[in-house]
Amino acid sequence: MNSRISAAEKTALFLHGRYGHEIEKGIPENPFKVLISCVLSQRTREENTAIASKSLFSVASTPEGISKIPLEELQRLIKAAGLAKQKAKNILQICGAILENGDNVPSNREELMKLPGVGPKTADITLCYGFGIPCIPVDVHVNRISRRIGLVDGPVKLEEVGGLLQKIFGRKDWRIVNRGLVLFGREKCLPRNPKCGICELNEFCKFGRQALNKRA
DNA sequence: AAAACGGGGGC
DNA sequence: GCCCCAGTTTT
Repeated sequence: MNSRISAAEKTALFLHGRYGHEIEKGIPENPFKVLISCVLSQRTREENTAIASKSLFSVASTPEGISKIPLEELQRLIKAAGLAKQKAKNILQICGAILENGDNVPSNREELMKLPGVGPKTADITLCYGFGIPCIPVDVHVNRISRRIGLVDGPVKLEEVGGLLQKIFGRKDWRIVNRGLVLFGREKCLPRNPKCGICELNEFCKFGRQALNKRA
């Protein structure tokens, strides 16, 4: 039995138990809303993302509807999310591209990343939450947590971490793994001062054991 | 590889 | 005041 698999099992069980219920409430109901919400969320706290997306979707929530909103009006609607000027421009172009595509959001990574303001994370999140396609979007938090626990080790490039995690986690609910890792990172596995002392994973987490030993 | 975009909230 | 935020694009 590989110890990394064991750590992954424990991690997955914890994520499902602790954060599984979260998946039922906060996810937009269609791929388009997932995509737009994700663009709004870039470099932005969730609370502000929620304010901006609510503000926008209360006016329009389809590619056709949003593409009719003037640029300056759109900027005003989403300003709570920050980077509003660029995001508004991107959203209008994204809506235009979707309309050209028969009113369909692209359902593969390559096509998604051709859209302005859509990089690897936004594309993967759209695939995972919008289309239910198995993939693990990797941001700095997921990367940090995976390395601390020891799920990922050595000179693995950021782009390779997602695929590696998929293998390690096996047939789990990707949405819960994704969401759980992010929430866990925000609550306990913080970048600077992680709360290893009260962390449920500290006994088998490399970083956690080290931190606790240092304290004792 | 590093800077730039960016307003808002916590400390 | 300073730091950070489910990143992406440009230099």
